[in-house]
Amino acid sequence: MPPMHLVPPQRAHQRAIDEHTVCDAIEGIGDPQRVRTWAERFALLADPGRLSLLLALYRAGPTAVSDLALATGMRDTAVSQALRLLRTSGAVWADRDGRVVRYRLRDPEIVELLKALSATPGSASAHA
Amino acid sequence: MPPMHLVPPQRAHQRAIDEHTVCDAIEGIGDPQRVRTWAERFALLADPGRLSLLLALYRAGPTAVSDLALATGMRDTAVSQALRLLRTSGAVWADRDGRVVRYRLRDPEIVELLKALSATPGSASAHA
DNA sequence: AACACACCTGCACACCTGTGCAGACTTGAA
DNA sequence: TTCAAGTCTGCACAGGTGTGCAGGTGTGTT
Repeated sequence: MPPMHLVPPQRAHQRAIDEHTVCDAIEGIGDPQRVRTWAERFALLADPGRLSLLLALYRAGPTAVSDLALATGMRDTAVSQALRLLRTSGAVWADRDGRVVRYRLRDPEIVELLKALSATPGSASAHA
Repeated sequence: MPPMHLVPPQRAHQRAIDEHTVCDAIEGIGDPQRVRTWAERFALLADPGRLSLLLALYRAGPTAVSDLALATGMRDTAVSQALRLLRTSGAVWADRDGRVVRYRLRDPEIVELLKALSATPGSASAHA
């Protein structure tokens, strides 16, 4: 049986314009911790550089830092910096192979987002 | 016939570690303008406050500012500020009804994202 | 050994962003 | 008109973020 989602006591003294709507809204928000987790995920995709890197990894699989810099046009230090953030956030994995480090996607939820995004008009999704 | 996605001339002098991977990566990135558009969309969802508001609107439909403040626990000025950003970004619509302003979702792409997010474990999606 | 390559880190800078406060505006009621 | 409710705006502050530069680490080559 689902919870009632009443207004928390500490702000129950405020009057609602539409009590039913407020209840639905609270249900829609759900667990605040989950909201924070997703907000952090979205924040990772909110930078054009990082989003380009993730799209590149989604399409090309494990890729070296220099190749990512070459594909995106970013400087290698910027790529490295972005990948460090993505790595500590759990979005990507790093595999060392000699003096080359190849990165690949890790978070399945992010993969799903990239998949949906790649199915969007404007993406170059067809193979030659 | 899809484009070749060769490395742009201005950085063609750099040698690639894996030429084929670089080519795939460039294909995966696609149109840079589209990447920027999506990054901006994700940026809107990257704040817990804004994400809560959008989830609330997705679930409850058109909702007044005060009710959103009540449901999220945010101050009304913070809600207003967030909604102003969402409005100028094209994510939500504002309908005036007397002295009440009801907001509702506008961008279909964002609606799709919220739909996918709501189908995720941890969300309170069942009706009583 | 010395060297070149691929990658990483620390630091400083400019920039952006979310927040609260105080106040103003619009609307409806008395 | 006077008042209150609902919402909006401007301002200033603290904190976070992306970027470039200079230099460092580790690895393979000669």
